[in-house]
Parts: sequence; C-alpha cells; structure tokens
Amino acid sequence: MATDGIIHAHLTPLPDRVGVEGLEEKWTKNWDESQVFKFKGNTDRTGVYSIDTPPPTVSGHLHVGHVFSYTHTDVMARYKRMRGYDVFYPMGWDDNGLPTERRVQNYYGVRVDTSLKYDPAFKPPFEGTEGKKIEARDQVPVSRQNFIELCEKLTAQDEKQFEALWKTLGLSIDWTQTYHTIGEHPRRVAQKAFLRNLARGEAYQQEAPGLWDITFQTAVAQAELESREYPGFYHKIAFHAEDGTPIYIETTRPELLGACVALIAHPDDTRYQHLFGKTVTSPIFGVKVPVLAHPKAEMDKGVGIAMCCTFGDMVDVEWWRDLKLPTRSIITRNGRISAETPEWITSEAGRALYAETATKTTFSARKVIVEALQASGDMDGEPIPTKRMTNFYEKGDKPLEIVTSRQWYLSNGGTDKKLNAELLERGKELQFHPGFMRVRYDNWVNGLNGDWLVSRQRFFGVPFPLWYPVTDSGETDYAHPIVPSEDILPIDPTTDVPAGFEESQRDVPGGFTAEKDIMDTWATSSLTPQIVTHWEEKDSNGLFEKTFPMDLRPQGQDIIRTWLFSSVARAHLENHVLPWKHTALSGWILDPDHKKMSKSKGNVVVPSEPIEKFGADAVRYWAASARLGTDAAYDIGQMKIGRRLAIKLLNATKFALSIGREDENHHVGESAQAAWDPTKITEPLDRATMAKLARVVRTATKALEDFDHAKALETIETFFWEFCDDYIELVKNRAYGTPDENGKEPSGAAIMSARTTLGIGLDAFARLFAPYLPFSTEEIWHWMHEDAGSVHVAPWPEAGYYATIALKVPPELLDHAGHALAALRKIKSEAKVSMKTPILAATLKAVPAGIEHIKAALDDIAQAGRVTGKLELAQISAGEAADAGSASEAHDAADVAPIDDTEVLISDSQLGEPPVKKPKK
RNA sequence: GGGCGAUUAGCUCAGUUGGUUAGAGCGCCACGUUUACACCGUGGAUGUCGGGGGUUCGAAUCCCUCAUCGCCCACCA
Repeated sequence: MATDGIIHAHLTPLPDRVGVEGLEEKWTKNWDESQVFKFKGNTDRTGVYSIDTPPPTVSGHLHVGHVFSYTHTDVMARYKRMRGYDVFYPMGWDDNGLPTERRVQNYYGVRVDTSLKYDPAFKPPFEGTEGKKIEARDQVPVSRQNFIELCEKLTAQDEKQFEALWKTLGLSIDWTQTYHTIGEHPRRVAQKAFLRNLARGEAYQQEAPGLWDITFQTAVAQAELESREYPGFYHKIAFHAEDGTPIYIETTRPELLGACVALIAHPDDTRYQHLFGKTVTSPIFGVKVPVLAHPKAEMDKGVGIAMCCTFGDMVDVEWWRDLKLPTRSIITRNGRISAETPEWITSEAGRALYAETATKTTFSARKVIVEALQASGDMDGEPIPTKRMTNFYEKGDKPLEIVTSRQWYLSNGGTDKKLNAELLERGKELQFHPGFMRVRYDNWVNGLNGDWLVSRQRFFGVPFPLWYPVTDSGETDYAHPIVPSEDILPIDPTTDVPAGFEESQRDVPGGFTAEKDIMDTWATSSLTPQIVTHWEEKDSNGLFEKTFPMDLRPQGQDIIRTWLFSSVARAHLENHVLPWKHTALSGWILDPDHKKMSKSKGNVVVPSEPIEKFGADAVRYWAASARLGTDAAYDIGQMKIGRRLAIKLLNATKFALSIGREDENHHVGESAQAAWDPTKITEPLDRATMAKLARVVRTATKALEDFDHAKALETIETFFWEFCDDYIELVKNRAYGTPDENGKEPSGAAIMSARTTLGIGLDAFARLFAPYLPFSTEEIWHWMHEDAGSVHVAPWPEAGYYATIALKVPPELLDHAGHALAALRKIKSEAKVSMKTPILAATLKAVPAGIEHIKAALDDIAQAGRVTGKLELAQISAGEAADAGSASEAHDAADVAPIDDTEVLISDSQLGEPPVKKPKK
C-alpha cells in the first residue's frame, strides 16, 4: 500500500465461472517457486517469529487430528508473517524410537546388533514388505549405523508423502529447514547436550530398582507410564508367628512369596502392635521375616498388614529403602522366575516348591504357589477376583516389573527441590494457551518422584557418547566414563574408539568398553528448540541468536508431561531460559459420535480424503473454527460451510472487480488498472461500512494476538456475510450506475464511492481471510494485484486506515440500512412473490438514530428494495415498540416483534404486480 | 481419592467485566432463476441455558451442591 493510502490494483482477466478446484496445486507450485515462506534471517531477534513445530512420527499414516492442530499453528504463522515478522517455521520428522525401529525391522527384515561393524555395502534381505511381519528368526543382524541408514531411506519416502500432504493443506512451512530426529545434526545436539549435563553433574548413573518392561527388555521412565486396569485376584495367605498363630496378609501377587523380606503395618495399627520387632515365618518356604512398622502402610487396605517383596511395586521399593531391608530378587529381566533356587530359602519343602516355579512366567508360577498354599492350608478361602490399576509402559502390553539395574538419570526436579521450584517458576513464566492447561504442567512437576531415567536398553536411537575403562582384571569401571571431545560428535561408542585407544583394546582388560545403552527418544525431542535454531552449530550463521528463545511451541495436550516439560527442563539447565514464550495446546479430534479417533478403534479419517472432497481451505476452515484446547468433532458439515465461504469470497471479489472495469472502458475478461483512492469514499453508507470494517479488523487482530483464531475467524466471517448480503445488495445499483424509477442516474462521485468501497473492502477480506483460506485468498489477491506478490506477505489490515476513511460515520448506519432492506424483502417473502416485485408504498419505523441513518442511505435502500412509490419514515422508541407489542395484539404482526436499537419495522406496505417472467433463453 | 474442562435449539457451537425479550451456522419449512454466486438468494419456526439451592434490583454468566461426559494425576497389600 502506498503512503497516500491509495490501493493500486492491477486487475487480471476474470473467469466466467469461479471454483475452488485446482487451487491447491496451482498455488502450492507458485509458493514453492517463489519461496514466500523461506526464512530470510536478515533482521535481529525482534523481527523474527519462531515456531518449534512438533515433528510427527513418520511411521504409518497421518490422521485428520494432525490436520487439525497443524492448521492452528499455520494460521498463527501466516498471521505473524503478515504482521511483518520473518517467520521461522521449520518442519521435523520424528524417526527416532520404537515405532520406527519396529517398522524398519519389518520392512527390511533386519535388526540392530551393536557388536557388528558398519558395512557400507550392506543390502537388506527384504524391501517393501509393509504390512506383513518378518519373523525375528528371519531378520538379519546389522550394525547400528546400517540400521540408521535404512531408517533414513525408509522415512525419506514417507517424508516426501507427508510433505506433499502438508503442502496440499497449505502449511506455510520453510521446507529448507527440515530435520529428522535420528539425523546427524539432532544426534550431535543430543549428545552434546548430554555431555554438558554430565559435566555439570546433572547427568548421573545409579544402580537401583526401577520399572522394567519385560517385552522390550528396557527400563522405562515415569513419563512413559500408563496405568491401566488389569484383572487380578486377592489371595489371603497365612504367615505364622513364633507361637504358630496365623497372621493373614492379602496379596495379588502370591508368586512373589519367595521374595518376601518383611511384613509391614502402620505404626498406629493396634492390631499389629504386639508383632512389631518380632519375626514371622512365610508359609511353605519357611523363611523368617520381620514384622515392621511404616507410615505408608494403610490400615484400611486389605487386612492392614502387607507383605513387602523385592519388588512387587514402588511402595515395596520405598519400604525396602526406608527400612534398609535385604534384596531378595526372584524375577528376572524377561519376567520369569529366576532359575536358581535362592540361598535364603533353606527348608526342603521351600526349595522344592521354588524349583517348581523356576523359569516359569509369573502367571504360571502363581498357579503353582496358590495350589501349594491351598494344599498346605495356608490360604484362607478362594482367590477373590479384582480389577486394579497397574503400571504399563505406554507402548507395552504386559505389566511392568521392578528390577535392579544400572541406569543413567538426568536431573529434572524429581529429587532436587530447588530445581523443582525453578521449573515450576518456568511454568508460570510460560504463557499457556488456553491458560488452564498450566495446571497439568504444575501437577506433573509437583508429582515427580524421581529424576528422569534417560537410558534405554534398546539398540536403535541416539547412543550415549560414552565409553568406560576396563580394568586390568577385566571389570568395567563405570565410575570413570570416557567422554569424546565435542567436535567429533555425533559418535557411536560401539564402533568409534575413544582418543588414546585403539580398536584392538575394545572389551579387553586394560582397554575400554562402549556404553551400549541408547537415550530415551525424549532426550532428543526435548532439544527441538536447540536443534531447529542450530544451537552451537558451526553453520549456524547467527541463526540461533535470531530465533532462540523461540516464540511458540504448538503441541498436543497429551504430551505436556513429556515433550513440553522435558524441553523446559533442558533449556533451563542448558540455556538458563524458557525455550519459548508461548505454548498452544490443541484439543482432540473426535469422530462424529464423539469418540476419540484412534487407530485401534478403526475410526481414523485419512486427511487426504476430505481435502480432496471439499478442498484444503474448507478443511482448514473446519479446523480453525475450533478454539485451542477444545476437542472438536470431525464434522463434514463444517467443511461444507468452509467450502461455501471460499466460493462466496471468489464470487464477491469477481463482482467487485468486474464492476469497476467498465469505468475504465474495459470489459470483463480484460486486464485493467484501478486505483482505490480512499478519499473517493464519500457516501455515508460506504463510510459506515468502512467504520464497521475498522471495528472488525480491531476485534480480529486482538483475538489473534490472544491466540484465539476461532474468534477472529468468526468475526471476519460474520461481517463478510453482512458485507455480501446487505452492503453489496444495497450499493449494487449505484455501483452499476443504474438509473432509479424516475430515470435519475447516480452521480459520478456516488458511483465511484461505491466502487472504491467494494474494492477496498474485498482487498481487506482477502487479507483477513488469508491465514485461514490461503488458496482462495491467494487466487483473488492475484486477480486484483497481479504484480503485488503473495497475499501471504501482504501487510495485515490496519483498523486505523479504515477508521480514517469512515470519518465519524458510525458502523450502525450499515446495520440500520441492512435491516431496512431486510424489512422490505420480508414484505415480498411473506407475500410469496419474487424479490423483483415493486413496492408501491411502505413505512419504515426505527429509533430516531435509525431514521437518520436510513435517510442517509435512502436512495440505495429504495432501489435495492425496488420501491417505486413513496417510502415513508416513522420514529419509534425501542421501549414503545415493546410495550405496544405486549399491550395489544391488534397491531401489525411486525409491530409486536421484539426489536433492538438497530431493528427496522415496516407497516402500511403495498405491493405492485410481480414482473412478467422472461422466457428462458 | 485430588484436579482440570465440558453440559446452551434436532446437530455443531458462540455468548466479553452479571444488564433489556439468550445468538450463529447446519438441518427443517415456505418462497424466489435477481446481469457476483443454484456450489445460490430471501424470509420463517425452533430453548426447563444439566438439576437443586444461594448472592443480587437483575444470573447462561458469581457462590454452594448434586448429576452426567471427557481428560490429567494418585491409588498396585
């Protein structure tokens, strides 16, 4: 826009008939070529808006829920771009972790073996076996590096597909900034950040009992837990006091009887006071265990006294730690009872029973023990079925066991109260949208019960960049890890050799050995702000300083405890800042029956389907209609409305542009120049329309600043329909220059005023709708501004500009004029005649201000309503009308209707003859 | 058990610091080919604001309570 406020338009030929088909392809190609969404990086941090995009998992398919939340982000990105920000909007792909590992295994028929060397000539045994599982015995072992290469190969195909879909949806991503989480750069960042944590003492290793998944054979972090209902049985079992009295306990896990180290009751429990400090004997096994008191024992649960085993659950761990109990572990890492009979079971009967359970699964072992207890009479009654909540690994399907192992931990405020308080403080600093989502963060941080367990006993992922010395006697010296220098990262310790050693010294006394564990996938994902901004990267070119800390983290509400929290923790420890100012949480997508969409329910909608059917703008409209944090139903109806809106926008713009052309002695279909000079807007109705536009721009802008994209859309959309239904209808004749009933033509100034208002109005709508309907707005933008570049880098409309045009004319003038027209239309609608039917006479009634407004637009109203005779005006007050309505039913129906200040009533109307229908051509 | 959110027309949802007689779209009904739009236009009908209690001149809105739904956390004897 020029400084004189004149909007110069270069009008291109218009189509005879408009449609939304094909716009995605046309403009996606154009945007690719012109690189409108490329981050420029030529301003400082204040001119940049940076977005930490969630990298979708590239295994499998996207579903329509992705479309939903990514559209929310894209609306914001496009809005900020139009506000003049250099928007930094990268896309990542998450291909680090179990889903990808399993997929690559099945697709290529390979599995990782960290003992193998990298083979550059490796060819996988299978290719493209999607869908059918390759049995483990048919999988060929490969080195980690080979596995990563296969993963990159496979995901590259998916990424292409995903990228195409995102582009079709109109996401304004800078595709030159793409990353994937197992890629070299993210691996380097993850390892470097870990080494920094290690150097500062925030990363440490510990041998401790912890939750363990027996299927995946790995330790699991608190954040990856999921409680699920799991069926079990209560067994009432008798221990025996020294005098032989049975002491009954209740347990759901009798198979752990052999691992029992104590019985525990609450210190205040009078029933067991006499037993504290004494020992009891376990049934059959005959092992003596102490009866102890601990406040964590609950008097009203079961019989009030519990068997403490190492380890049945996390409370056992607490008791074991607090009461310094011995470790008597009988469950192995694969979830089976260990083969060797433990030395603490000494009785013959006990050892025989144990041998019977050895190497059995917990399920089978339980059966053996229960039968034995029933036979010996130590079980009271039958097992009572129960459903209890049990911890599962979120990706696993067997309950977690507790085993003791050496693991790496990262401080996250789970043990350090000061850090915990600092992280809570960061949570307060972060602006959550919607705000109530903050409590989920607070709940999580307050409920942490240990540091972040980051090591996983898996093979695919980012390796810990560590080796350990092997002593001369062949022991691994975990206490003195060997670290690489930062400049050689990323490394794989199973194939790379630490400085000062040679490959021949691997795993030999006096040499070194690799840390074979990999990091939790969140250990990489938690660093996406550092990854995308090229923290500490040589090729950064100052990118980090221009983009970090970032502005926005959009993400799902389900991963506040993982992705959001761990990112905050990492940035706090490494950069001493919050990684972003805002976080935007989208809701769930529910199917039309309000069930959450998920693969297992089989109700997932593939996003390409609705995009193809209704158009990308329509699907975006549906997504953008839902506020942040609010669940939304998959709603085809809403998409149809979006499609209708886009088509309406095309048609209204076509009209506004075609009508302006005749003035230039041009016909529709030809190019033309136009200059929409705001000083040419002189008619009160036109000014009122600009006044309302100013108000709409102000409201929409404020809503977008508050991350309320849905409210902004609603505001813009409502006014757009008013603009079409009322304003355009009112000024159509004037804009055409149509003479009135008396043959009087509108003045040139009046014609120009209408045409300019139409032009400036539609120019504004193109820009206001641009974040929501990027394709149709780009189409119309190019109809009116052929050489002006993309609407998506055009400036966002400013309320002040339109307010200046409006001068002091109030927006209510448009409302009154619109309601007056509606009143005239109602006469015809109720008489069931064509809108072309002339009105011979009518009286319009409105509040005094309304009368003034109607007078100011009377010619337009009369002509739009085809009033050929006298149009009278009569003043009423809102109060009068309401009183009249309730006091008497003798009034005209219209008088009884409740009115507000902008309502216009009608009476004494008289219709003429409907026009004769013209025969069809 | 603790917490968060929701409950408004047949459906999907707005409803601001409490303020006249609670709104929109879809769907429904009726009418209308009108030189932007039949992928359309015009007009109309539609409510125990989940229940109960309270504060107030006045409550969809604030407080208490109950119910239902969704989610988060805790609960493994």
